[in-house]
Amino acid sequence: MSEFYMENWDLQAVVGGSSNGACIPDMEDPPYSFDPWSFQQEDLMSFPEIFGTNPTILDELEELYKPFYPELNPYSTQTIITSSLPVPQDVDEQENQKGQQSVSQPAISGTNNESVKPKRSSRRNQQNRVVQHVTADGLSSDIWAWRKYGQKPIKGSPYPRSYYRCSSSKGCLARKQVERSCSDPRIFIITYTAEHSHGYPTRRSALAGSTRSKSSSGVTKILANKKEPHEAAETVISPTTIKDESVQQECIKMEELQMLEDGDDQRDKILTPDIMLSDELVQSLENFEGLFPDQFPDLSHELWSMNEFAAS
DNA sequence: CGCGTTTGACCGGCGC
DNA sequence: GCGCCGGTCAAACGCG
Repeated sequence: MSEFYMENWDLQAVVGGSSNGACIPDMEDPPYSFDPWSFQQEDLMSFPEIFGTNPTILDELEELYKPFYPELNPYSTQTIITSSLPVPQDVDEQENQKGQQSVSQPAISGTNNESVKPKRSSRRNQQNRVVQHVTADGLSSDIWAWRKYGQKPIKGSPYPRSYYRCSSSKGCLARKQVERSCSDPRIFIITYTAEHSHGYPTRRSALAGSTRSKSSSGVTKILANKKEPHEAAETVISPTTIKDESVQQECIKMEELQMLEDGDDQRDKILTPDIMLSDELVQSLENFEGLFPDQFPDLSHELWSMNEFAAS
């Protein structure tokens, strides 16, 4: 389940006629926002100069992001693309629920966000805000590692809002807020602000010290056991096992409550296999990254880091 | 020891 | 100027 909402952006201009919300905009239209989670093979075909017509690469890309395809995985989320335009300061939940809501992944930034920001970012800094409405299942499809740094009760809502920052990189300004919809407690409202200033998190960096189970519930055990067989892998980038475990905890609590109510056990449905990146695929991603510098992280740096680790 | 969460305090924007 | 509110800090603590 996903809903759609977009700030300061012409929906049609971005999404175009894509059937599933895949977002590869016309390259003539800045800011070239692109969502790597929702493209399809036919989208990639539009860029033969980058990906060629190598079916292997296209298949690998499809496989890589299959868990995030809304129509293939009902628990994945749709996409949103943020513009560089300023957004209204107070886009609150009421506005978000007006009907044209969207689901999204955070925009991936380039690597040159060197602007110095004050310690306490104000609401003025909340440009590029991406609002996502997902179910508990949708919460799990987040490749980034987040660290919770605050929680506040929100006026008008019985549920508190949790604040997360990216824990993959020290200087990363990416933020994430998670709260439950007061109108429908099954819905989680995720708001992404700022952008990641680094590449995809590797397994080791993202999971270091972050895999604690606070609950002995079956859900937690399943999630924990799922990644153990891959712990020794050095060059695996998994968008699914490096998901946001902080939010997962909330998701788990939510699911446990839900299961008590209706006995609907969908736990295993959010589990997806690890994915290996081939050298060829990585090269293609690097090429693609060059075309959409604001949206793709420096994947080559990630590979360098992993190779360094393996060599040591 | 390092990384995580929790939680009260603090800060700054905003409306009146 | 004041108070409300949302966002962040940072100390304390938990866990492996």
